[in-house]
Amino acid sequence: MARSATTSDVFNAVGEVQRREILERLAEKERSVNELVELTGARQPQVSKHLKVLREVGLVTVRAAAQQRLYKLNPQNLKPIHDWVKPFERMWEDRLDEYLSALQQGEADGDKS
Amino acid sequence: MARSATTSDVFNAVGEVQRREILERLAEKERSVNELVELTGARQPQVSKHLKVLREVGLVTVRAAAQQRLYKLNPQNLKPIHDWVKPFERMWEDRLDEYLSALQQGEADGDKS
DNA sequence: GATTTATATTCTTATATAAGAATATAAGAA
DNA sequence: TTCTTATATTCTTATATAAGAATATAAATC
Repeated sequence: MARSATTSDVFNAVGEVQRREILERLAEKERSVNELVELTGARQPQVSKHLKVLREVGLVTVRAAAQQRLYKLNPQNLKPIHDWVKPFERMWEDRLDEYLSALQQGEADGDKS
Repeated sequence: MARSATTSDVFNAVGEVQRREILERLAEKERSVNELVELTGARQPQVSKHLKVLREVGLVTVRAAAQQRLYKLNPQNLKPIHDWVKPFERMWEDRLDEYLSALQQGEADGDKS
């Protein structure tokens, strides 16, 4: 089998840097496709395709306003990522503590390096 | 062009569910490849390949112990993901607040629904 | 040295999909 | 209706890569 589908998984959906950019822009405010095209520098069809993926995993919602489609972030669906990575936070903080106390230890010993 | 490489990007590396599983197991303790094979139920070559990807993005380190290779989590490199998703946390919390106060509002109005 | 144990690599195949080009759809406006 | 504006879709192509099978490497033990 091949790679897993981005369309079925929030983790894969945000794996694409352009989609993360779009999400960042939508965090500021609701935006039309063309605004996103200008802000990201990507071409219109690509932006539409990325938005489709984001829609399918529930990270954005759309509403029509005349010819425009206004996209809005649906932040709730980022929670699984947050929840997954959050427990690891403790670990790099612990490592920082270890580093700092090792540093202190070194100073106490007169910095033998 | 095609899809971006998992091997060059932490976001893509954790996009694969089996790799997330491996990282979770390594969060508990340093483990050999075979331990990971048993714990994840994946086949040995697949686990080795996933570990290679995780090594290349710096999410794990290895040390040799006789024939075994002991893999250890390097949590620091998960920080970019945490840092990226963290600012969005505010947003779903805000929405929850909105929801709760809307609910309160509804109760105050006698629940018109 | 031969065998066993542990892990990595190579090769193949199927598939996902990002990007580009061209086109389609759809809603205003003239 | 025709034209313009805004967005979506379709089709093609190149490429990444996950999984499987087979094999290679390497260390330990007999």
